[in-house]
Amino acid sequence: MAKISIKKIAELAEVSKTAVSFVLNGRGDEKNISKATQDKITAIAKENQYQANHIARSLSIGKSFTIGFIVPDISNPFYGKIARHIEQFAEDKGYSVMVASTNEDLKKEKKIIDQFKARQVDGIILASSAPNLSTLNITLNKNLPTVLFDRVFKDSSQSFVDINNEEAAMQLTETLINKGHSRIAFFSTTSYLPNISDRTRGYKAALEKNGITYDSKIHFEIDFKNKKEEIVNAFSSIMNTEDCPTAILFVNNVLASEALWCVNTSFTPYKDQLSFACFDNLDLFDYSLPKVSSVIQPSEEIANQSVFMLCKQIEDTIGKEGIQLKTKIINR
Amino acid sequence: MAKISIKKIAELAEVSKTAVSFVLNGRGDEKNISKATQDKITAIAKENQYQANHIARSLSIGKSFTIGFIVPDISNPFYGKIARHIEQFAEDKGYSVMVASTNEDLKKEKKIIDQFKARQVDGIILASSAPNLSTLNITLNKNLPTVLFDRVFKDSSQSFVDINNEEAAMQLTETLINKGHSRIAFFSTTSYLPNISDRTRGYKAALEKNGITYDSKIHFEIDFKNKKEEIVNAFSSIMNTEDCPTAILFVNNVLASEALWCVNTSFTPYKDQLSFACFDNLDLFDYSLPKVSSVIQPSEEIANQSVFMLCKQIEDTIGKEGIQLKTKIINR
DNA sequence: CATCTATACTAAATCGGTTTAGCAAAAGTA
DNA sequence: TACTTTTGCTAAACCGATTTAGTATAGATG
Repeated sequence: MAKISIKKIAELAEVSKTAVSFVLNGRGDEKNISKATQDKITAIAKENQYQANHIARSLSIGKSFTIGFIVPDISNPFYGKIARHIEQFAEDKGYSVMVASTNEDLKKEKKIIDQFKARQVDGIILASSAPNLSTLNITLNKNLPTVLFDRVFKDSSQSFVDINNEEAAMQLTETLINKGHSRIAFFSTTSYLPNISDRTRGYKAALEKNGITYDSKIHFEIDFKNKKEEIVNAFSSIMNTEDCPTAILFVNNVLASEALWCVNTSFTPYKDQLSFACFDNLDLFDYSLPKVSSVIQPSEEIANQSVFMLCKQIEDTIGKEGIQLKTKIINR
Repeated sequence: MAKISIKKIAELAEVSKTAVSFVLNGRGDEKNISKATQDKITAIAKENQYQANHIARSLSIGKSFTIGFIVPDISNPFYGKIARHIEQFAEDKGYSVMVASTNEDLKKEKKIIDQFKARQVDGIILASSAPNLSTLNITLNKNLPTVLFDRVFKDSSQSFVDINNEEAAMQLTETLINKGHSRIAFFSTTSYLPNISDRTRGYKAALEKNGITYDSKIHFEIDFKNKKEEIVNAFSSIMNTEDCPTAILFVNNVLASEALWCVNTSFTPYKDQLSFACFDNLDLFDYSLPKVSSVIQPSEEIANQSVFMLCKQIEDTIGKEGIQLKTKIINR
C-alpha cells in the first residue's frame, strides 16, 4: 500500500540503492550486477508494486519529460484536435502534456509560460496571442525550447509549424469569386496576429488578381472581446446597403460560427443569399446555412511536426527550424 | 540567464539557504528575519529573475499541485469545454492539469492512470471507459484521489459528478413523442457504460409511460470501433421497412453526428423525414438537418464541482461525495 | 547580576531518485 | 607467483527545494 521507494527495496534486498537503481533501469547487466541479485531486486519490486517517483527522477536528471501545450482556447475543436494528436505523439516519445488556454490574453499567456517553466516543462508548443514579434519575445522564455504553430512569426528565432496563410486565403477567396461573387466582405480581427495579416494580404491579392477593388467599407475588424455585438453591427451596416455583399470571408472559425448564429437568428432573410468562407474547419459547416467553405489545416501533421521539432530541440539542442504544411480547401 | 537556485542566492546574500527559503515564501517576518536581510534576499532574487523549481518543491513537500484530466477524447467538444473550465478552476487553486485521451480503451486508461500516478499527480478527474464497477476498481489506483464524471458508478467508493441520465433520457424521448413520433429507434453502444444503461432505461421508461411498446428490432447497439459501417447497416435495415421509424434517439453526440453525416450523404431522402435527439450538445445541431434536439450538460458546473471535490479530497482527505447536476434539454 | 525571552539566524536532514568514483574479490594472464 | 582485468558491488555527492531543531547574541525582567 504505502508507496515503496528504491531505498526500501535496497533494505529489503540487502543491497545498495545504487544496485537497485541500476537494475530497475535495466542497466543491471551493463553494470555487472549478478543474475541472482537482479532477480532478487526485481522480485521485491514487483511484489511491492514499485513505481518510480517520476518527480524525484526529474529533479535528479534535470528533465521532466513534460511538455506544455498552450492555445487560446482548448475547447475550440481546431485546437482540440491538435491537442489530441500532440498528446499521442508526445506519449510515444515518453512525454506527458500539460495544457492551458490563454483566452487570447497575452498577460495570461505569459503567466502560463512562466508557470510551466517553473514546473520545469522541457518545452512548449504554443499558439501565441502576441500581436508582434517584440511582444512575443518578451512573452517567451528564452532558453525554453519552443515550437510556434497557428500564429507564427517566421522571423522569430523560434521553430515553427505553419501553413501558407496568404496563399490559402487567396485560394479561399477565389472559390468565392469562382462562384460568381464579386462583392466579398471580409471579417478579420482587431488584434493583428501574423496569420491574420497574411490572410488579409491573401484576400486582397485575390481581389486584385480578379480585378475587384478592395473596399475598406466591407472590411470589418472585430474586437474579440465584443464579437457578438460587433458582428451584429457589421451586419446591420452592410445588409441594407445598395451594394450589399453576396459573400463573406472570415478570418477564423470563431467569427464564422458567430456570424452563422447571427444570420440564423437575426438576419434570417440573408441565410440563402450569402456565401461564407473561413479558416479552420468546423464540423457544423457541413450542415449550416449558409454553408461555409473552409481551409482545413492538417491537424495530425501539425501535431506530429510540432512534437518532432520540439523533441529535437530538447534532445539535441538543435537551432531554429520551420516548416510549412499543405492545407486543403473544402468547397461547400 | 542560467537558472538560479536558492543555494546561489544564499551564497550571494551571504546567508543560509534556510533564510532564503523563508523569505521567498513570505515567511520572513514570521521567522524573524530582519528587514535588511529580507530586502537583500528579495533584491537578489528579483535581480536574477529567480523562479522556484516546482519539481524540487514537489519532491520536498510531497505534493505536485498537478491534477490529471482523463477522458475518451479531448477533441470531442463536450470534453473540450469541460477541460477548458477544469483548467481555469484548477489554476485558481494553484493546480496545473495534465490531459490524456483514452480512446475508449481500458488498457490505455489504466496505463495513463499509472503514468499520472508515477508523475505524482495529486488526483485525477476521470470519464472512465470501464464497463462495470469491478473493472473500474482494477483500473483505478487506490489511494489516488479521484472524481468520476460523465461515466459514473454511483456505488463505487469514488466521488462523482453526475447528471440524472435516466430522467434526462426520458425527457428527451418525450420531446420526440410530443412531436408526434411513436416509432422511435434507439442507437446505443455495445459497451455498456453506466450512463448508457441509465439512458437506455430512460428511453424505455418514456416509451412505456406513453403506451409505446419497446421494439428491440429498432434498438441498435453500435460497436464504436466500427461505428461508420454499423450505422450504415442499421440505416439500411430500418429505412426500407414497413414501420420505418420517424425519429431516432442517440445515446451520445458521436453516434448522432456520425448518423447525421450518414443521412446527409447516403440516405438523403430521409433528411426531412426524421427527427433526431441525443445526449451532449454540439454546435452543429443548430444547423443540421435533421435538426437534433439534445441534452446539454452544464460543463462549467461539472468542471467546478469536479475540481472542488477533488481538492477537498486532496487537502482534507475527505471521503466519497456525489452530486447530481441539472441538465437542460434543447428542443430543436 | 543572573536569568529569561525575543531576535536573527543556520546546520543538517529529508524527499526519492541518478551517477561518479572506487573498492574488494575472483578470474585471467605473463 | 605477481600483476592485470573483470566481476560485483557500494559510498557518497547531487538535483533544489522544505523544515526541524537548534545556536548565539541582544534586550528585558526580577
